[in-house]
Amino acid sequence: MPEGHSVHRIAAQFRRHFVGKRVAVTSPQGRFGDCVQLDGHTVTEAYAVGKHLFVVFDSGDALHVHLGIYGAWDFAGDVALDDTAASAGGRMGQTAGRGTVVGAHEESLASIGAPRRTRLRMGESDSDRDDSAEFPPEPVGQVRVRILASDAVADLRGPTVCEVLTPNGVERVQHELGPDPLVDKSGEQRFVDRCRATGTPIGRALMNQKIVAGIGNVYRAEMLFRARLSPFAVTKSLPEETLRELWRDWVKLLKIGVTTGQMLTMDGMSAGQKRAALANRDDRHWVYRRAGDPCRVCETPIVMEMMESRKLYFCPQCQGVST
DNA sequence: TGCCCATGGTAAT
DNA sequence: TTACCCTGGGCAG
Repeated sequence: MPEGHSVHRIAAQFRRHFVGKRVAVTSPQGRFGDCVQLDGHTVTEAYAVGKHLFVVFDSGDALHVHLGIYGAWDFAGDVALDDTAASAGGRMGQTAGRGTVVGAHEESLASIGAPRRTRLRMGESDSDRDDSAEFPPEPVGQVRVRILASDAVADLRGPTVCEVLTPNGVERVQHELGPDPLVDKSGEQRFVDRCRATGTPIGRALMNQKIVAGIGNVYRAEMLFRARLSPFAVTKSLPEETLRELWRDWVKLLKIGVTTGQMLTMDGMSAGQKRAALANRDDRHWVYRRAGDPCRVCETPIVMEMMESRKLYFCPQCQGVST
């Protein structure tokens, strides 16, 4: 599933292409009847907190979406490319045409969420455009909600949460969430305080959205390796500076993720190592999904263990875990 | 073609 | 702690 960086990118797409516009909100799948409360209203704001997306309308109500593990947004329309992402280099600037495969762990500007084939397109060059395509395109698959403006459309599939919230409801959801670096200026202190208040292993704490919002299974494993920290170290016992360094690393990784649309975590590698890793999208992390493979630093086999029903990857040698 | 798996979270037990 | 939600890519046969 998209971790926090993806949801910030989705929010940016909404800000760029839907804010200030009156939209039709429908549920082609028919499973989101409450969409009528938003239909015909104007989008005034869109933002992310952790993995939660909020699209606010002029009625005061907001669409609240959590993609869960399956969800994804597809965007289409005759609109300009997202300059930030398009100019970020790497693979993000590529067009994702009809039928083009968007590989696992990557995002296109047209489809953000669970890895899947893009069906729609947004902002491609004229030479690359399929002129036979009509706007808006017919919904494909199980579209929970469609948001349609005059020149852009967003389709949502497979979310865990898709609901209409009043301003009080929005506040209630956000109150339950830990700090998000792109939302909370004082996030570092809140993160440290919440860690120190709990006696759980840091491997659990990083996945707890009440302690820090937006980190998922990939960033969790990678951040702990980067910090050479045992996932089993109890947060309470960790030096405050270690927690602060973890937060600062999350800030750094999140910004990279939002800019590039990829979970790039190997900025500590040599240029050669990085090139080789990026060439193979299945081999671009320090430890995530590398169980049994040699650690890139010490060649000890990477270990996978289940932690709260999620796969946890670590290097026992580098991270000081006795197995 | 059919099964397995996945970057999550919640409700039930 | 387990079951379930829900979608689609990857892969074995």
